[in-house]
Amino acid sequence: MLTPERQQLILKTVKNDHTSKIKRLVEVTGASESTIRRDLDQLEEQGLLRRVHGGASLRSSASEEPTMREKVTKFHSEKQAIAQFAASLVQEGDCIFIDAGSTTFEMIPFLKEKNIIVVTNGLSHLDALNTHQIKTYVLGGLVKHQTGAVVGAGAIQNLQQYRFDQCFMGANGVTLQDGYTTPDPEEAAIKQMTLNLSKNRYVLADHSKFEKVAFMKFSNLSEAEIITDYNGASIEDYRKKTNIKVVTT
Amino acid sequence: MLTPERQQLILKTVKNDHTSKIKRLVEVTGASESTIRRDLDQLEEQGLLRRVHGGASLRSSASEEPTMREKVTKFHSEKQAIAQFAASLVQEGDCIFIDAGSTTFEMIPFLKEKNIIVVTNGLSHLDALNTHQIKTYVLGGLVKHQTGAVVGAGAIQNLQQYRFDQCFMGANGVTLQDGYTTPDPEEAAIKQMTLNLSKNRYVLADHSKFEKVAFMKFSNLSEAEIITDYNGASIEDYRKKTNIKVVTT
DNA sequence: TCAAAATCAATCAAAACCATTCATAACTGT
DNA sequence: ACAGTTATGAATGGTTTTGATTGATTTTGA
Repeated sequence: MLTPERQQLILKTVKNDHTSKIKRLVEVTGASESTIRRDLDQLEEQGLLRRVHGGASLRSSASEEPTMREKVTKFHSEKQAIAQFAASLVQEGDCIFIDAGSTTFEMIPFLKEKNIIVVTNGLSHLDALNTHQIKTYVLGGLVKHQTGAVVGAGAIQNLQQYRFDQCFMGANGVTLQDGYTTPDPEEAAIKQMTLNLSKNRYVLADHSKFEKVAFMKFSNLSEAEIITDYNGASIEDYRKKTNIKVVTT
Repeated sequence: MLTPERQQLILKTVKNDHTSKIKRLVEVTGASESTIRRDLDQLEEQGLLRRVHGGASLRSSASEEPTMREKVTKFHSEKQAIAQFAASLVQEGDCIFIDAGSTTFEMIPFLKEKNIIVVTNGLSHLDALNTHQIKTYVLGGLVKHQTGAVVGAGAIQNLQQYRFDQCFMGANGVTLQDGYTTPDPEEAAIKQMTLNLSKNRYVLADHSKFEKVAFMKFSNLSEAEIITDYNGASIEDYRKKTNIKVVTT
């Protein structure tokens, strides 16, 4: 396999996985570890991805939402633990909604081979859902290219056709006073509507989201249960408002 | 084999493979390694391809990489020519539908920076539409992972919200008797409905699709105009049924 | 915190690949 | 036919890429 072809394959794999280990890239390309490392060096130099210890991850571009950078690189293992617990709540035969966002994305590998139906507005989830053979419906509507989410009035309308056993939402801010918040008004509208259509409602939020407020509130705390790795002092105050599952990494 | 003929063959091979090893080009052309190297030097000087260690690859303008899909498609240059003409029909301000499929995919680069709205059921189109900054709506519905298309009853219903100035459809078979055909019944339903909602209707079909019949008919010949590179004897019979634009590569 | 495990950067020899040269073969125009 | 030009293929020695190894560094888990 020639160098550019191999590097393309690496890029594609990393995009699909959001973050790939060296070992996986070795398997995918058939090249040696040394070669992969050299490729990653070059690709990083070109600004096409970002190296992290153990592999490579997507490079967050300036146009992405401010928190996306930290999301991808910083709290990966925490998010995985959160996502794993969330996925364990999904029963055979369930119809669930998975919100766009990096924490919810991490759920997908843990849903492998479950006999469920997933509805999502996160376009970047689709490849992974495909890889894991999960029956998927995508929400229709305007594509917000920056975040890879589907939004807009059409999406809201489309959404109302569905009813969910469970929904798993992301949030950029969680506080006692303002509940769950997110920067984008259109995405907030989607989240709001989704909560209305779901029997069991979960918000996945790592510790960095607590005591932060983003622009748009999409729900009160009591409307959904929280899955988080946050275990600060104030967690007991939150428990008075809603159910909280604290996972440990 | 004459030099220009050989160089054309090299170009064609590289385009088809996306990247070719010297060894492969030696096999394909029957020339010696030295000759291939000299050809590659010249072709690179003309800017027609890019030399890489071990062979040659397409000249990618500053990482125009995103889809590996191009690599596997047959008749790539023919499809590009068809797509280029199709894209030239799109006017500023148009709302158009682009069908899932490899030929229609090729239209996207040619739509760059046009002020239009695109609706599509082809999930693999989305990345490219994003790259080229085109305002995009995605159809909602069941994701058919195999082909990366959105299908199903929900999609049909979702589709009816839209009206299109133009639609550009793919087809797996085109015959005088059975019109346009495609293997998948659900995709056929989408195509049918889309044609009903569009003012101007085009089917993009390379020469390999002619005189072939697939499982599901989705329209009569007269319902859409054809854009193709096919210029066989029977083309005149087709002209009696509908408008046909024959492009040359 | 420390020790074990995993990952990394640096190095080096082998393999693959490349540019150059040169002799031969095939064209070209006279 | 003949001299001059061009294209070709083989041989050469130099260069780049590659994969394994090593010891340093980072992460992980207790």
